Amino acid sequence: MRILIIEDDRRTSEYVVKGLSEAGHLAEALADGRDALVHATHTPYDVLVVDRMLPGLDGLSLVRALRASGVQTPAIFLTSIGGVDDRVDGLEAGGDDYLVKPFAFSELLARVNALGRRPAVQAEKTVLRVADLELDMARRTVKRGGQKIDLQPREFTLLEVLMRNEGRVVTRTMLLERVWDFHFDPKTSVVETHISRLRAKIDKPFEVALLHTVRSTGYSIHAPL
Amino acid sequence: MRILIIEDDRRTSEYVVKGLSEAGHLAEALADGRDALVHATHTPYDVLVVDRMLPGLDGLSLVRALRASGVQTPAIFLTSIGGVDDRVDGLEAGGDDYLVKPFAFSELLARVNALGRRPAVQAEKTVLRVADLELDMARRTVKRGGQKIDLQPREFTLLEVLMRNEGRVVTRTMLLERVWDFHFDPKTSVVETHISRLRAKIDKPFEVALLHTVRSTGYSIHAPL
DNA sequence: GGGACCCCATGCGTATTCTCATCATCGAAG
DNA sequence: CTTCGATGATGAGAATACGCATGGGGTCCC
Repeated sequence: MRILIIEDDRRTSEYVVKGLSEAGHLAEALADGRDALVHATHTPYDVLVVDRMLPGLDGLSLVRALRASGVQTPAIFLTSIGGVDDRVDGLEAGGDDYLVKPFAFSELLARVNALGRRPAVQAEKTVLRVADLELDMARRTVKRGGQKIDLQPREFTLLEVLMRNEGRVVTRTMLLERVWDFHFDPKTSVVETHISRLRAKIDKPFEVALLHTVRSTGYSIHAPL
Repeated sequence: MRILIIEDDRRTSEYVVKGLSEAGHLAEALADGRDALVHATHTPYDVLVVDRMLPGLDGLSLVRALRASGVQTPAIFLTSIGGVDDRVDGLEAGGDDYLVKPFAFSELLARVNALGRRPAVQAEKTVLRVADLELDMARRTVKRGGQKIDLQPREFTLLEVLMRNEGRVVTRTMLLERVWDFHFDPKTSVVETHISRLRAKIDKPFEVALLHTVRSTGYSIHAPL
């Protein structure tokens, strides 16, 4: 299992990396919150172990930022801040578990394993679903109400990004970045064009629309109401 | 958060301004180093994003000059010069962070948020609340007492600015700047018009009003009492 | 060389915003 | 308490910006 430890205390992080490695996992450590944000976004880890107090970007904000950008990797907070409210904050920020220092390594291992197993659920999550629309990452297929729909690659990625952010508005800028890997505004209507084509396939032939435009901002996909 | 981008490549700067604005910040751009020196000295920005290669005055000298004159505004260098030594130069000149082009917008956003003294939390927090009125930035939705309310984009931004300043009076000038990006008085009643419309939606249908007029000054939103 | 796919330019229809004129309200002064 | 000037509210129409659809041409790959 691939695990990222974000912890600025060198001793702790080495200890944890060593322990997890011995248990057969692939563990890496980072000390800075901002670096971690980048890595965790671009690399498919199975579990994150996050210290709350970090240089660069604190752990809470880190996890919040990850969740906000659609990264669902399970995260365990590992910290000396252990009050009830702190736990609540941690979980509300999108953490999955909370372990207070000092901790027993065996307990950390157990929890990491437990969380890592969950991706079994997430691994099946190659299928994204919004209302009666489903997108199968593995098969690269899309269906709506059992009806198979053919999408072109761009359209597929576009839909994927939208579905991963169900309910949230995805701005044009975000789309350009995630779907096109453009880091500037092309000043043309690429996005609109593809949205239009996508719509024609996933919404037009059906009763209710799932893909909504949010004028002056972007688009959002979500079940009716 | 108030952010100044100093970048001579038009495309990049427009892109960054747009992205940051979408993320709820107040972003402005300048292309010339000398202009930037003047502005950054006289205006209280929260973060500066500085290209290294600039006409007028290069980025390194710009930041050095600012620091020399006592301006402590955090600065992120944004540039294609990315060697280790260059990073060191940047940080020694008084920069706080260093991002190499091409860059992912989401990373820039994360770093900008991290640098802004009020850490990421503010930008990542997607739900603003005042009494029973809530505004969800990510979903672009507004509810009062569980009741969904449809707002037009302008109205939405207007409400957002007001809610971010809960309890404080927001002057007309501030509204013109943050909502309309007007840096002068349009001599018309744009603000009043939109306040009126906003009121009709968020206050009129309910018992108590949250949005209050402060005569001859501006408006303020806050819970009753 | 042919096909699939993707990007761009264009024109159109409409949602949204602005302007302007009028009306209401407020507060100070008489 | 009334009046008057200043300030704010409101509604309707005009102006605008925005998003949508569509076809053509370019490019890449088979």
